[in-house]
Amino acid sequence: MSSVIWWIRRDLRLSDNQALSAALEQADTVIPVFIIDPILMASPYASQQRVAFLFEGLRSLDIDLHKHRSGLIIQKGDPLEVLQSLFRETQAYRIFAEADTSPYARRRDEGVMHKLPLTLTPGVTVHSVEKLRKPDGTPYTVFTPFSRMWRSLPFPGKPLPAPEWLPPPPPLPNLGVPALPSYSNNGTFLAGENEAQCRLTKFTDFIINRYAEDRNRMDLEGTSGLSPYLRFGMLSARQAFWAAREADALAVDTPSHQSAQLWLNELIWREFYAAILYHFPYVRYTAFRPELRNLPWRDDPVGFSAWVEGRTGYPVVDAAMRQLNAIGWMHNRARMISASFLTKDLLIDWRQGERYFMQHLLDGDPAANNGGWQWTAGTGTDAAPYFRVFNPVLQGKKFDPLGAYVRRWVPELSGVPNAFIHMPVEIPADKQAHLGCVIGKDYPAPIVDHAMARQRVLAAYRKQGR
DNA sequence: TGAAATGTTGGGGCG
DNA sequence: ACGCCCCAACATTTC
Repeated sequence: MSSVIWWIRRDLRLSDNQALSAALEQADTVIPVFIIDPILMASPYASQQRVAFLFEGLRSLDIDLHKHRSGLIIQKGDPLEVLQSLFRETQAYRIFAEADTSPYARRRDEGVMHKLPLTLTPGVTVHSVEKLRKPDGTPYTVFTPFSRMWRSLPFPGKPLPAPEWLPPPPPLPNLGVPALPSYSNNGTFLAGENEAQCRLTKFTDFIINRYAEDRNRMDLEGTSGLSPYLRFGMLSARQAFWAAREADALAVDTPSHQSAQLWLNELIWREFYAAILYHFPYVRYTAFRPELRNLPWRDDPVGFSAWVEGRTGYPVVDAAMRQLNAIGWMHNRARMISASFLTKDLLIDWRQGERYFMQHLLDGDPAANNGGWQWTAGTGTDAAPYFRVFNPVLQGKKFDPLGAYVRRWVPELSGVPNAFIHMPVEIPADKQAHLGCVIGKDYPAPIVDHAMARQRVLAAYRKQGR
């Protein structure tokens, strides 16, 4: 009777799990193990909210495993040491895990592979970030050609069904899922594979039909909301791909066709940034573009706190940050606006914003988050040109035209009429009290003048750039 | 996956 | 009828 270890990291699902399936083919007994890694828990990028979401996901996975007569073994410690002692206790002869190409995971897995037989399977991305290169062998650094190549590749295999049955693991020391009483995201994102599948179905049946029109609307539920699930593999990239593909096939010659293609593009952006971090790991520390490594970032703890706490005086920015703080997620349009405000209006180093987002996003992923911040700051691969400065008032009018997003997250503005919702500072002084919004008392005046800040940041970038 | 500044056009008011 | 001005509305250029 042979046994192997299924080492779970960011693949918290039973369906379409290539590591699990490979393990089942190779052995009579599969031991599902999650190792709580103190190094990851203590990282400056760690997030209470995300850890809680992870633990919820583990609880859900454990329940699903029990339905299959199995169960999750949770241990804590250095992954190599834990795996070595598991090897001794179980006579397992091999470990199966889903490959994770982020820098820490690669180092960790190389260390394990050096001492123990570890087989890595694909799954975090649809296509291998190592293999997807330009014809001359160098990595892509521009999105459009990357996406063209990505789309031209043969389709991945269809998602694997969840196994019917799993052999019960032997009795082992098991911490169980740690309790996290402080956790709350208002129930917005329930963790687990089942929830991920429900959301995927809801998205491909309904939301995707208006995705092209609504995906940038912060006041609507116009996006898939799947990012936290993709982050922890409660949904595989391949499952998402085939869902997009099937929605597309049903939608030929309808507006939904373009929608499915646009959503697929977002999945490709995710893989693009995974590839960038894989090929250029230094982007974690510094700008991808060397000429923009010495921008005169301002040291402004007061401004940073105002940004973090959502009291910049720009309603859309404040709504965005309060949404993040409340539910651990932010609309993508809001991410761009709030990142643009921090880097371009406050001229604060994008790395400070990157870290804060990592500390709060349920979907916080080093590759995608870094890519997004460097894109906005204009320092990254294929980034927004430096002169592309978002005007938070115009962005609000365009993508929250009724102000519903602002009113939802900035309740002190709930009495402000539409005409002023994105610029409450312009409410005539004698009307402010009547509307329940006295500027400087109920809601702050803008902490920085956008027109001035725009000139300031353009001058700073121009000086560095060419 | 911008926004502002600048340039052009054309309709309407008016002397 | 005509020229002139104003200024939306739209296009182009610039940052």
